[in-house]
Amino acid sequence: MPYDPSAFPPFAVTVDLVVLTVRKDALYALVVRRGEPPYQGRWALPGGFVRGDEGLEAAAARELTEETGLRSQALEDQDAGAHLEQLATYGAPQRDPRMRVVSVAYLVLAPDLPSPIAGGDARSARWAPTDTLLGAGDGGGWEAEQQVPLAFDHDEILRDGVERARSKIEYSSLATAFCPPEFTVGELRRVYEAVWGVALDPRNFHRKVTGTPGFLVPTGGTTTRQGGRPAQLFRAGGATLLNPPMLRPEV
Amino acid sequence: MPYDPSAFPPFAVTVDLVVLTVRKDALYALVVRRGEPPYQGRWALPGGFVRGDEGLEAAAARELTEETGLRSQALEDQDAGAHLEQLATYGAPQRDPRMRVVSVAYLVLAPDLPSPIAGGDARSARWAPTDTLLGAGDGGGWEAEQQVPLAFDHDEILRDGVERARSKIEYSSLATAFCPPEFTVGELRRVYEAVWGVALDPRNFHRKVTGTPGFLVPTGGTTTRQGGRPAQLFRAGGATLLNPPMLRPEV
DNA sequence: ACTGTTTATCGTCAAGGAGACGACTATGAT
DNA sequence: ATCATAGTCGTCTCCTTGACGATAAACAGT
Repeated sequence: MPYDPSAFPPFAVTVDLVVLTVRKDALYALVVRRGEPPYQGRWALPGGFVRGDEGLEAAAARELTEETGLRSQALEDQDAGAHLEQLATYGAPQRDPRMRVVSVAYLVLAPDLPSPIAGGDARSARWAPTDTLLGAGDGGGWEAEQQVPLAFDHDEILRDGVERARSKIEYSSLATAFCPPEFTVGELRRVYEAVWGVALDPRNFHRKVTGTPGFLVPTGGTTTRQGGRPAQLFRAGGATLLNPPMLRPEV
Repeated sequence: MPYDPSAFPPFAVTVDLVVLTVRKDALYALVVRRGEPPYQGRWALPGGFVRGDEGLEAAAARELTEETGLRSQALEDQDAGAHLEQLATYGAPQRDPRMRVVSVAYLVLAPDLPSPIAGGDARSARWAPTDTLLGAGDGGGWEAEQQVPLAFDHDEILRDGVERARSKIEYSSLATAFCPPEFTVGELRRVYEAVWGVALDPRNFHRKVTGTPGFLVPTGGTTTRQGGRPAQLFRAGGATLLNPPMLRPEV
């Protein structure tokens, strides 16, 4: 071992957040505008330094609350709590031109927030459709509204976060994290449709989710907030894994 | 933001490896004996510091080669290459008593190695069954051979790595990473049985894997190295995702 | 050479899940 | 009253899976 561990090089460690929500039948991500170099004026994922005495998930939860006012479900109880999980860690040597930074990315799935952003230092934060951010409109160029890549390697992180969300709602009950505490089968279906970008048969979807034990528990109430015939309201059940999983239609 | 980013606290960043292989119909992990405090004399996962100009995956691949002589498939070609992927990052404030260390764990799936350990500074490395390491023999106590927990939080990391392997072979073709370049259906089945710890029906398994397009490609050869009737040899096909997935039998 | 053992491979059958889609229900809007 | 919208229940067919019988091709021992 020709390397001296006592002379380990110092790193800065940050957390970056991929905060996703579903609104207007599309998947949106939270981005903030950078006020200083590098990438000044560009959009970036929210995030910040991990403090010296702070765990990684605690740092992510703190940043989440600072930026959105949301609390993560891990620490608080369910009430409007968002799902928070570690996504991956990014540490290419030159990803930040100022210094060596390793960033631990976290994925947050949140219900559509009443107030756009309720947080503290979120003066220049906004929700943006992930399609637009990632330039997935057509094969090559960016969307009509001039779209520049996110700062740093945040495009890659966002892509990974979206991909994680897409695959995870297949085999877990996580889609309910995008819904308010009480929701209808139709609202849950629109979550799947927005995240996957496909249309699902309402009848088969209804049969599937109501037939999976532990996925949904009826609250007894109904609502007509989506129009049409009143729909039963449900809460998320105790089950976290869906077996058998929801099947994502072929491309 | 009452926190001064310019005064970010310095972290040490390491990589730790969960190297798994299947031998003797069981899942084994690579562990090394620590030669110095803390946890002197205890078994630990192999790993080391990330160098100042080195990417995270590059550091993991370097440690892997140093410890086992294996090369990761990401960098080299297939030949005896092992699968390497990022697992998760662990950064509890007190996980290393000496200083603040954030460790990026990587998962390696390797075929059974001819030579136990071929690496460099691996004087005190060995393969150990994951069951024994994690004390999963009975409900509470440790195995007969006195078994102490791994150093640091490596028990948790190993548990997460095993869990990742167990779930990932369900929906991906990763089980082939445990096999030599050419293998039989029966050998692949024994991988699944060892990783999941269950018995699978040979006939249904054969139908499933040979019926999934792109999973296996016949090489034309046969072998009797497992005894019995000669079995067809296969290589891993191009498919990485299994759709529909392999179903893990209920508990 | 024959027999038993082991592993591989093919085939059959019934049960259950999923896609396609018809039909009916209960609201609000015009 | 009529229409549009959403929700809910059923039916039918196809495919996958689990259980398991049967055959094939090697080796070991007698």
